[in-house]
Amino acid sequence: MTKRTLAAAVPMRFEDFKKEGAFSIADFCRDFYRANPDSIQVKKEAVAIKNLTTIILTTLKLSNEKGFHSMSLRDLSKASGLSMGALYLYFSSKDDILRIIQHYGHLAVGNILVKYVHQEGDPWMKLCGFIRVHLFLSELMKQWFYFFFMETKHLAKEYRKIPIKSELATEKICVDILNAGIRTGQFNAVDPGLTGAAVKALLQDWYLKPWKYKQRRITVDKYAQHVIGLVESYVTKQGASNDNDR
Amino acid sequence: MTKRTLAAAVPMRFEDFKKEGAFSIADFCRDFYRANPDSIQVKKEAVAIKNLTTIILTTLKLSNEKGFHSMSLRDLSKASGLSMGALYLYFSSKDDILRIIQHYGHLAVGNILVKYVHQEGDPWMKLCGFIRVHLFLSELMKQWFYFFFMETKHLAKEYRKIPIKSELATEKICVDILNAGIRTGQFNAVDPGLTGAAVKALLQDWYLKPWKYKQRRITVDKYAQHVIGLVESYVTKQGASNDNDR
DNA sequence: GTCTATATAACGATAGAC
DNA sequence: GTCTATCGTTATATAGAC
Repeated sequence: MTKRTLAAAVPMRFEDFKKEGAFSIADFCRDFYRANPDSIQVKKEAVAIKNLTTIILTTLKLSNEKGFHSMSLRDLSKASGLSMGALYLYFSSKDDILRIIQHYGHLAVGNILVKYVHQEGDPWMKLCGFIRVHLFLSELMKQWFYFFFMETKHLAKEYRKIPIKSELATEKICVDILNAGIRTGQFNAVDPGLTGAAVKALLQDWYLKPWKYKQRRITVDKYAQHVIGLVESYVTKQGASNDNDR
Repeated sequence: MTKRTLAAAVPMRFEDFKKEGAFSIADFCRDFYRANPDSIQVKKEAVAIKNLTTIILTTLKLSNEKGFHSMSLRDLSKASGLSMGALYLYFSSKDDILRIIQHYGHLAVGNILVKYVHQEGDPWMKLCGFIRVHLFLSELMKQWFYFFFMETKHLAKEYRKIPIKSELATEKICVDILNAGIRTGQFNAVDPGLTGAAVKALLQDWYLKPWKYKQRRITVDKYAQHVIGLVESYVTKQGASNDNDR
């Protein structure tokens, strides 16, 4: 059995990535439930996971439509089918919902990224893998990624550093790859920090402006190809082959 | 007198751009005041402009800190030094403040961009000029640009298209330049739409993540240079000179 | 005294919390 | 369902300019 990897000659496509089930909302809720036996007042695990899943998905949906702060708990109650009292069996406050999605969400994303990126050896292959897995994961968890970015400022001050740390940690994966490639002479002597930030910006556009790419019928595979082509012409020495943009 | 332009051999720097006074909040408020003699109940222009300026700048400040929706009119009243009653002499509702900043702000930005970009003739010089003026303007109006992006979803549905139209109009300036360069053979045969979107994403990162570039002491001039270098290696045929990244 | 600008305070609705 | 706090809004009182 030959397995497609993220940066092979025939690269992994989003459909392949999707099948691997890198992220499962049910697993996410199960982990969260078991890690917080005290604060969650529901005893039956199956019920708890089902309702936690509903609450989180509904929160993401409503928040992405009109903002977390504009979403009232009555909105959430109505859309999720749970009573207001039931919501308080799972979360101790509205801000608690926000904090948990941000905190545990960033943890989950970080783990998945690290797990996938360390597979390949060659810096350029690694970089392609990083770009693809980041894009594929943000496509799979589009609502989460959008939420992470847009709702940062509604976190209490003591939790504001969570998204920033996460952003920098992800960027560091990219910067480390760039440094490795520069060290081996495979990459040009670009500024690793600024280039890493640029790659992150390109990756972010995918989930910050879904309307744009949907409207133009750009698939995530095509977008990945374009980002890779752009980065390739800048960082690799063979430079702008430019024949891979379709 | 030799005037530095946006994309000359010795390019305009941000300090030069700043001195030109491309945007003036006082002019902005004066225009808005004169265009809305009915809805603004204050008769003395000087007083009106002063207070309008205060209201708008305070709204931008508070919204960028905690979000427009989270900012109460009591917060705004306190921070601006105006009473709640006074606020209603200038705006008919809280949503009105949001709509006016978005609507008239996007108009002002669009006019400035168009005015500056049509100065240069050569496609590559034009592209450099576009990148610089966009970055410089977003630096000058950082709070506005951040507000534009973050507060879109709090607009009433009928006004949601304003920021989208603005984004696409700005992107079109870039795409038109790319097409011109491709037509003359000066540029590679890149995908103009995707490349325009990529340039926009890079420009946006400057004002969406000010903390990152501040922390690393990256000036807007240096950032512009980096974006231009990256784009140059991708779109121009001489390709990655890569000696201009410092 | 008159007109304009500002301040105060209270209303009804709706928020989060329990 | 209830409670309390706070929201946007507005009616009304006040202060200031000429």
